[in-house]
Amino acid sequence: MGFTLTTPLYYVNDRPHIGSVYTTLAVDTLARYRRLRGESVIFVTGCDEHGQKIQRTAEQAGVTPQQHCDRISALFADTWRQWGISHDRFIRTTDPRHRAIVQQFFERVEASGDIIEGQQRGWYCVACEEYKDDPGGGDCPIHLRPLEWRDETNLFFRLSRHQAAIEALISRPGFIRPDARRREVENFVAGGLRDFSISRVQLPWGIPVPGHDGHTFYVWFDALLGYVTALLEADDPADLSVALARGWPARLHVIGKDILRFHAVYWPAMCLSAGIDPPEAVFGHGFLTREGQKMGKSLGNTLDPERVLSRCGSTPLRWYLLRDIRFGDDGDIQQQRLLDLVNNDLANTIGNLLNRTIAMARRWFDGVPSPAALPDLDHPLARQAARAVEAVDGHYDQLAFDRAAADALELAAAANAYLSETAPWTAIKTPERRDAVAGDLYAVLEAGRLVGVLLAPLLPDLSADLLVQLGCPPLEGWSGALAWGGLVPGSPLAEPHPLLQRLELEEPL
RNA sequence: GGCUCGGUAGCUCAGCUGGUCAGAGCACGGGAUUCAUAACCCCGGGGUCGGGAGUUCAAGUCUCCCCCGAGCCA
Repeated sequence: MGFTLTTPLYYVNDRPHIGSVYTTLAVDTLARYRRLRGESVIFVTGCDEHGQKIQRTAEQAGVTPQQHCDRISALFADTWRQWGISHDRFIRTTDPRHRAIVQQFFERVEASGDIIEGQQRGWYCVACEEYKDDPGGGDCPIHLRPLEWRDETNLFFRLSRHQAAIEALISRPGFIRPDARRREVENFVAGGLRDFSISRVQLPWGIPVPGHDGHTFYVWFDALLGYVTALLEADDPADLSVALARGWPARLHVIGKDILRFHAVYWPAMCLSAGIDPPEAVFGHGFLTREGQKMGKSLGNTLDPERVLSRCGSTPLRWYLLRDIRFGDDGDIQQQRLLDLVNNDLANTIGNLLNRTIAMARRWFDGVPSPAALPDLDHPLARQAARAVEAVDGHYDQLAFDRAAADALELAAAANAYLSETAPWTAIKTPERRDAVAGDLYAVLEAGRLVGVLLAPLLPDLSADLLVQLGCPPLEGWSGALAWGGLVPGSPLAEPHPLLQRLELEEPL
């Protein structure tokens, strides 16, 4: 069975923003890690394209909803291509096969008696695509836009029938991460689950509900099913059972904390109702601010992914976001700190380590030195590396990208310190010490190689360059590459070039 | 209004069941060095641990109240 993991299917209301990039980079890192572990990953991303909000946005722009969706989802696809995201599927909820999947799914839910007709009355926020319980002043508290009164016959999903099952599910350790967010959901569920409306009338931009003329599915009902549709392979028929067999249940949905409830409560309940397994885990990560402030168009302080990419490149941003912010917590993007961390960690500590070591090995040994004993598992750096390898593996598994990064970095720092201690540039002047120098340089090169391997999921480009400079073949597996002694003594080393140029930014991004 | 997180050096954060717990990295200052991307290595300054009260022989570490930030539910 494959390892299915997902980003949210991004709503095509607007072009991609830095928050979507953040989520996607994190999932990309995890996907790369899982692949290196030898698992057959299905990394799903895509776009959610239905709903009244889209219809209105398109109208305002003077285009059809389909044209609007085509344009925005192309921007997303393009963004992921530019950032080197390794997704396997890019699903759009306007995909014709998706319509069939949603309808089949609905039929299962209806057959289980979980669909009833009801009257939906209340104040609705189009921007949220949600009913608000207590409108208070009359504006949506999130969007500060007027709420709209609705009084219409809708189909309801009988969520209330699944109270016990959902309670059991969310109490499962690891189902909702981080823990703090699990408590949030537990409190919500403990308050009693209410049935919710899953259809709209007079909303053409949606998937028609079979057997209920005039109804289209509420966006959220069809959106999450995109995770399932995405599992279909190119030649597969639009069949729910086929899709499910391709890789369901998802092992992990990674989402922003704002949509946790949909993923951790509504969606699993829908799955249970349809007789399919709920996803195995949901991880709600935090939000990004910039220099201490919320990012927003009104403040004019958004970070444009394209601009960031052209000024910095993906490696620095991946490093900064994933190494400095504990995944799950909110994080603040500070330009000075980004520069400091990237230059210190990547250019100085790791880049310079590689550069200086290769230069010495070339000069004195004409390539990778041949140590007297091989593999020397008792070498101090070998021991340090073994500790790093063990720790990093677990950290990736737990989505603790910051810890993985820190441990890899520590190994590089230890190698630098070891060079200072043993000062091969002095020792090499004494012929009797040449063997010792060979052993030490080999160990430092090997430590550098392992840093590259350990960072492969997090910084694929930098890692690949590092391994090329060491004359290593491209990574295929994880555990094999992490064994001490992978470098072949006597193999040639080409002239090194900086792994990462120091970043300098004159102006704000 | 109820609830959940968080508030520890300029910045990002570690500090489990109370007793070398006042720490790390970055930034900053000094030194050393020259293999290397003005890189690396060593040393140092700096914090009344959000505020107040309490429990205790002993409190970032427990209790209560308050303030601030993020969020969930009403």
